[in-house]
Amino acid sequence: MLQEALREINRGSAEIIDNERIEKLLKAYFEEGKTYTVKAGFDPTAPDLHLGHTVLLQKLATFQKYGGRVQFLIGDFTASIGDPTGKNITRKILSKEDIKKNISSYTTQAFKILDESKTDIVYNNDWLAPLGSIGMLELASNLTVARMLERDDFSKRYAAQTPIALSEFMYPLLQGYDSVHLKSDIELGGTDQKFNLLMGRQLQKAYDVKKQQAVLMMPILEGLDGIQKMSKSLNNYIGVTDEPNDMFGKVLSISDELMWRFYELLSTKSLEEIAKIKSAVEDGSLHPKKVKEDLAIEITCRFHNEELANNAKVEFDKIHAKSQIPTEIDEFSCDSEIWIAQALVDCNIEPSTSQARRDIKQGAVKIDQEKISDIQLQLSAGEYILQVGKRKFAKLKVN
RNA sequence: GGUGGGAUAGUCAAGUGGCCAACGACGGCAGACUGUAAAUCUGCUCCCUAUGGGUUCAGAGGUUCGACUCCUCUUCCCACCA
Repeated sequence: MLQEALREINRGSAEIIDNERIEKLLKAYFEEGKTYTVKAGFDPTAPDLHLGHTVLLQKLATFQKYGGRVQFLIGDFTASIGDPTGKNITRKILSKEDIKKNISSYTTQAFKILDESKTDIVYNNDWLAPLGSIGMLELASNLTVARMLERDDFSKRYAAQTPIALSEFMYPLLQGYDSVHLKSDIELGGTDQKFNLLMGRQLQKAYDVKKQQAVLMMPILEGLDGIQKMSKSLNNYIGVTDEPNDMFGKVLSISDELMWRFYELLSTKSLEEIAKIKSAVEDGSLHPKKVKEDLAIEITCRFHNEELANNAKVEFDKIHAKSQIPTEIDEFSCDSEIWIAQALVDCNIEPSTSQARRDIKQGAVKIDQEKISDIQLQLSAGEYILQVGKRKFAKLKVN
């Protein structure tokens, strides 16, 4: 039982620091029913969770299964100083209401995975704000500049001559102090967080908390391209609030190679099961497309439901395998005869008439499933299904 | 505070008076192909009813028939020195 739990906790993890402590905590749970705390921090600036975030959430849920109480930390204080990523972007300070709104959408998304009854939502503004400037300076005395510059992303940015704000140096300290205040037993984070996570251990020691948190790091999930990390700004993400059809399609679009990574980090199938599937694909008895479809359905199911997931599959086949039009299309109407390029822009499937012209020339535009080539075409009264490429559709009614 | 270097399209990055709507790379879009929105190959990639017109190279002025390119000031970034 204990071994099984430990194996499940280890699954997919990139690195664990102080594994013995985790074993001890679990043993105490299995033998005496003792619970412990698992901390993970979230930034309230990005309200849309994607699958990259859920890797961590799923790991937290695993701990909840085995006696862990999750400290779901909202970094509302740290967000207000956060890390300004390069360039001259002045960071906008989030208003209280914005943060609140973000958080509530955040948590409703997170509780699709986490057990709400075993989760404490905490805000670091509650203890960081009262810290004051003296407390802040005291905190800062725990770290030298040299050590800070050792940190990979700082040294890289320094070398690349991108600016680093002084306040960014405070970020790991504050995050570490959160662990001091919360007396966390374990902290979870991505591998990119290593420095900050270790800071928690160091500060817990410095502030004499009597324990040092164990650290479990999850790998960063690759995005749809399979190379860069999944992130919203790179637009290679699958959002947990994505429409079922999109979600299904996006999963199906990943490479066969990446699919196994997704299985390991996102599927709830056991490792044995996955190994079995993998060997079946290798010996040719199972088609990779089928395996990917199953994954797409599992994931779509998790964030929507079975019916919607199955519909998404049917819909996908309809559009791509049989190249038919989707069941639901956005409808638009206009009052008089309209030029085709303008119509495409008005229906939001082309960004400009210039782009529309180019696409028409390339044979990418279809009306009622028929390719068109006349740039000057006028649409007279009637109903049309407009299509650009394989994925952009609109229905237009001309009166 | 001083000295020097820099700011070019979504990103990186060429371009040192007309050949510049601006090389190239990445990204993005499309076409062909495919089990796929993958991979690969090909084309496109500022806007405008367009063999033409308009607006761009941090910002404001100036020199010039003509400026991304030269001059002045401003803003921001980087390095070295203090």
